[in-house]
Amino acid sequence: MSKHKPSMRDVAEAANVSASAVWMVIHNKPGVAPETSKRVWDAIEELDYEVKTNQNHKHARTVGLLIEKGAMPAMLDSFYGDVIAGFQYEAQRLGYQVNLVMFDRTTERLDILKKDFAKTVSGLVVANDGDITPEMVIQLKAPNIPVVLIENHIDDHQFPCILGDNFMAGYTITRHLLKLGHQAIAVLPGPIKYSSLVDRLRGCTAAMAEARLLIPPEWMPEVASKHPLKGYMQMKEILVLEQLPTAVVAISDKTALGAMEAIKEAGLRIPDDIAIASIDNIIESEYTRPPLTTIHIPKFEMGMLALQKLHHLINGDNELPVKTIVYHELIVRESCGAK
Amino acid sequence: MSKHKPSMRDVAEAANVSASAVWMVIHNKPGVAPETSKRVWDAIEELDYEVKTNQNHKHARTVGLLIEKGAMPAMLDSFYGDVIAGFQYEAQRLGYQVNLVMFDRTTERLDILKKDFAKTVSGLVVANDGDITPEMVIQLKAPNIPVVLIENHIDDHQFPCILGDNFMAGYTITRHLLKLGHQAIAVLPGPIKYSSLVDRLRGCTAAMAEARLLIPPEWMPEVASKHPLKGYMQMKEILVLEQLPTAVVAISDKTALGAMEAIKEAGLRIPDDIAIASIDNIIESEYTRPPLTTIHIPKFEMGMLALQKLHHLINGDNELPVKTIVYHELIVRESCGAK
DNA sequence: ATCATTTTCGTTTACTAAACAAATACGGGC
DNA sequence: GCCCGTATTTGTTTAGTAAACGAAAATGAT
Repeated sequence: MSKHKPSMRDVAEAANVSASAVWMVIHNKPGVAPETSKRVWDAIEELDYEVKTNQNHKHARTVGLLIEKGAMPAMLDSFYGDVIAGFQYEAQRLGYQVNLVMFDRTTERLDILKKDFAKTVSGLVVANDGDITPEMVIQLKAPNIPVVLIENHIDDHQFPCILGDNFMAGYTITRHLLKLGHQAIAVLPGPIKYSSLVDRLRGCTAAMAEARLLIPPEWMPEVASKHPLKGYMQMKEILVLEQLPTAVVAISDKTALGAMEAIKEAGLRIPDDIAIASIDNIIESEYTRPPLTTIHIPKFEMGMLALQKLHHLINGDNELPVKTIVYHELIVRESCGAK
Repeated sequence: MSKHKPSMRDVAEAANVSASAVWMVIHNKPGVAPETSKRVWDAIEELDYEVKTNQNHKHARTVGLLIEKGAMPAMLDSFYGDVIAGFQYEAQRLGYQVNLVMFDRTTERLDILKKDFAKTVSGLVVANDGDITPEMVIQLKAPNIPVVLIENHIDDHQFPCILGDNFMAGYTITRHLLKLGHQAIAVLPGPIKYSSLVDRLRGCTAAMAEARLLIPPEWMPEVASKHPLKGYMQMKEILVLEQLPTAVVAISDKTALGAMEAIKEAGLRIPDDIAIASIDNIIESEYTRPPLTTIHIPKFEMGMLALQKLHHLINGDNELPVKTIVYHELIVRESCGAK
């Protein structure tokens, strides 16, 4: 009969509801009974109505997640894997598409990327993979697309961000070792480009200084820039010294894993000769020999919070930018000999 | 005609709308035209209908603000005055009554207070006045009334809280002095019962330790427990020493005010003989001689955030408890000689 | 006086009619 | 064919309602 394309009102008639109801179903707003919703979807199918929640929605319901390309396995990485999973989970729940963007500093132009974002996403999360520098983040900021940072903060620019309680984590884990009687404590720091790892280190430093101890520079070896197993190399550097520490704080579980390898290789026992503890509580940490004492950071929850915050900003609930910090928990296992 | 008290439905009929519409008007929900709203209110007046948005609303729209009694002048206090003002402002905007409760540890019973709260308020904010201990806060927590802390955190119990970036503030202000070339830096700490002041101190400690310096104990005098002008007494203790510092970090502006008094009394010049800097940026700090270099903490905004968070929790948007940390700003004035 | 039943009242859910605004179609003049 | 103002059709929002629900109060049966 009618040759023109079916409209919302046609669907409404077919499903025996109002046009507004059809609209509500399509945008899954609350206040529609599941039974009705099904009837509407059936009618849409029947009439072959083309749902265009799109023209301002393909990008009004898409958020970008920016990660550095070098860290490609980040998605499978034990830390960011969880964060991204939480982000995805919450995105699904709130009806967002996640547009994962890998940025390769050497080939891609930032300004082009920025223009791209303006057209395709209505919000952006930058996961701190280290090689995305503060300047880049600042340049990326456009008036209409809100930006949320994960595990990164740029104190002069007041970005809203989601963080672990990094300083307190460093402080707490170091205090744990001090309380167990250790005095000779080495620290394996991370690259200074990761603000979260710097914060953790400051926590360690503060705990030590409170006990009137300074960490000797030779017990704080910098990371070998490009080596994959960072902790391993750092620990090796310490193990050749005359004076050995009785305990080690690794800045992350991944670092700890490498360090434990090195310690065992040197024929020393954990925790009897050298105790070790770190921060993150990635899945692997429970199954190392011995199991690793660490601090659990709620990574999944951080991802969820990041999307929630972005969601608020997109909705224009203009709240002032704050650092949102999740609580952590000390997980005592056997790598320090306690318990 | 009808002798029984008028009900919502009677009002609805009189105003020629539905019962639901009357309900919406009374609870001023969106979706009612102003014209209709007026008609309903008129009908309510006419029929003498007794609006009982009360029985769950007199306290569903009241929030408690708990402060220790000893700190009575806290309301006029330069720090909490601003926080409370922000809290009040936001309360008004969102339609809450603020029930200010002064708690006197020596006379009042906590369990009675708690029962009282259960009946009168639907949310509680505890402002950290120091004498309200963590145990007390934990005891106060009841299943149905959410609690938000201001400038306080109890890490084992994951309370939602609003905080200044205390650690970073301590770190930043100390770094500022170090960058100006000072090495001999004294620190005037606060009572350890204030977790925020402890965090600030840790920041100072970390900054010093990073520069491979430990603060000598004699340059870190504890607070004279009961003396009103804390900074004054602490600074006096330092000024009798043989070796004097070239700079002082005061843990709060109030402490700095006292310390400046003591320094001037000793006939020394600020900043030429001793530089001084601190944290808070209370109004007075701009008008001291010389004006005080400090870190601005957005106190008013903290109050606003506290009420907003409480509002969310009362509305049952169950979000997981996080630390919400506001950004601060270094305010360089003349008390350090810079600029 | 006690307990079960009905009624009433405030509240919520599920939905609509009508108004609105942005995009699109239409029609006439050049 | 191309431009420009007017209609019309779109999706969307506002301002409501009918009907159901749950807790409390009123009523009735025992």
